[in-house]
Amino acid sequence: MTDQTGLRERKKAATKAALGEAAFRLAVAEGAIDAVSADDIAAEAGVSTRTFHNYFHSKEEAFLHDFNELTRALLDDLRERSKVQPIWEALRDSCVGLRLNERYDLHVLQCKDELVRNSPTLITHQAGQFMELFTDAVGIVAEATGTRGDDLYPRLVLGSALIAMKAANEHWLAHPDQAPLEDVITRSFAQFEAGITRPITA
Amino acid sequence: MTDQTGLRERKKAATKAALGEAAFRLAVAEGAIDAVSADDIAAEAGVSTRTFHNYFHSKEEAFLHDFNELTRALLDDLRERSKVQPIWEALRDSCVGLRLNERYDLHVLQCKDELVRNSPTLITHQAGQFMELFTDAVGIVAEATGTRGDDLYPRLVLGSALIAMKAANEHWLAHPDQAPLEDVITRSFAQFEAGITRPITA
DNA sequence: GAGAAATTTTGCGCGAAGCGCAAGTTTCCT
DNA sequence: AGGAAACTTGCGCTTCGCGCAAAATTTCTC
Repeated sequence: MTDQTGLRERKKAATKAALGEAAFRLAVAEGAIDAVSADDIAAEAGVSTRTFHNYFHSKEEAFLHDFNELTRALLDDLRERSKVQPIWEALRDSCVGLRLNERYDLHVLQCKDELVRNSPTLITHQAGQFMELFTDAVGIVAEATGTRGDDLYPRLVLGSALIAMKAANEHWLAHPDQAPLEDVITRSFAQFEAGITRPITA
Repeated sequence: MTDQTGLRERKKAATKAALGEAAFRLAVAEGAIDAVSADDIAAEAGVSTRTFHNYFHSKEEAFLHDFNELTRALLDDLRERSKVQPIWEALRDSCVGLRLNERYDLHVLQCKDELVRNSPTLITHQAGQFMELFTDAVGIVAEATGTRGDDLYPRLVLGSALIAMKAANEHWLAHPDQAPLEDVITRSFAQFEAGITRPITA
């Protein structure tokens, strides 16, 4: 995702990832991100505090780093798909595809999710990244549908996809063994296709 | 919304509102919320800095205070409507109704919106409030539809409504004279009713 | 009304966040 | 190899956010 160029780039990415993982590890250990300081994270990752702040504005950002990377991957994938598919299908397939390629195990995801749900600051920051994703993606969708960025339809389509993704994710994390994630995602998208007014038969 | 009880309650609400307005005024004057300190806001509102932090965790929260109050009003309204209407209609009518009762003038709204769009921290905090609204509202929707909170459908319905509201708002702020806000909201909801896959005829 | 009880405001002080700056160190390119 | 470019680090500063306890204000009770 962030390589291709020299060794330096790779080292930067490695440090960033290391900081992110350190943040996660410590947060799990302490039970909450607020109980962890920037100093702690820097120490755990083996860099100075100042360096930590060169990479991240806050510990929340560090904690959510890989989530952020995932969304970037999603956008890249979407950009490609939108050239060869109707936008709605592109969105659906990107979302499904992202999760199929996922390297995280269920336990880590649940762990992270719980930490986020219990921390107001984490919720806020995650929501912020979500919103950022939205604004970035609106451009792609608008271009694909040949509409303007501030038109109604692209925002509605994109919003639907994001909500579908979010709802599917949350539902699946709560009941991981009920159905595979990709099925839940597909079902969410189907609901939007059929119109929202009444639930489709599960 | 927050009265009924004694004079003290009203004074508290007044101070809180005053702080919120002070935050807005100063942010407009400086062109960005980051250029305003908590001290400044407290001074402008005529209270001590410490008192400011008794009311708000951060200046962003102060700046978004009235937005927060609006969402609370929306939730109260929704709770009532959901007893006598199908949930989707309740959502639509609550959203439309909220904006019809609006006391803010267009210029203030646009002003605020621009300040938010230009400030990453404000975007983050607004998104956070949005998410909080979501979690609060999921309960209402789940109860109204007789489903569990972690089911798929309530989250999708609610998410749709929020997206419809958000998209309508943004579109309208960008083109205030193209159509009245309530029409744009209605149109957004109609899109979700018809299914998202292709745009309804504008 | 006056004094007691409850609540709010305020100043002080602390630990941490976040960042500019400049010097030291590592990587890159030829 | 050796200079240019980029990264790391320590220092110091400003602001944040909040705990604590004294002072001020409102409410309650008689």
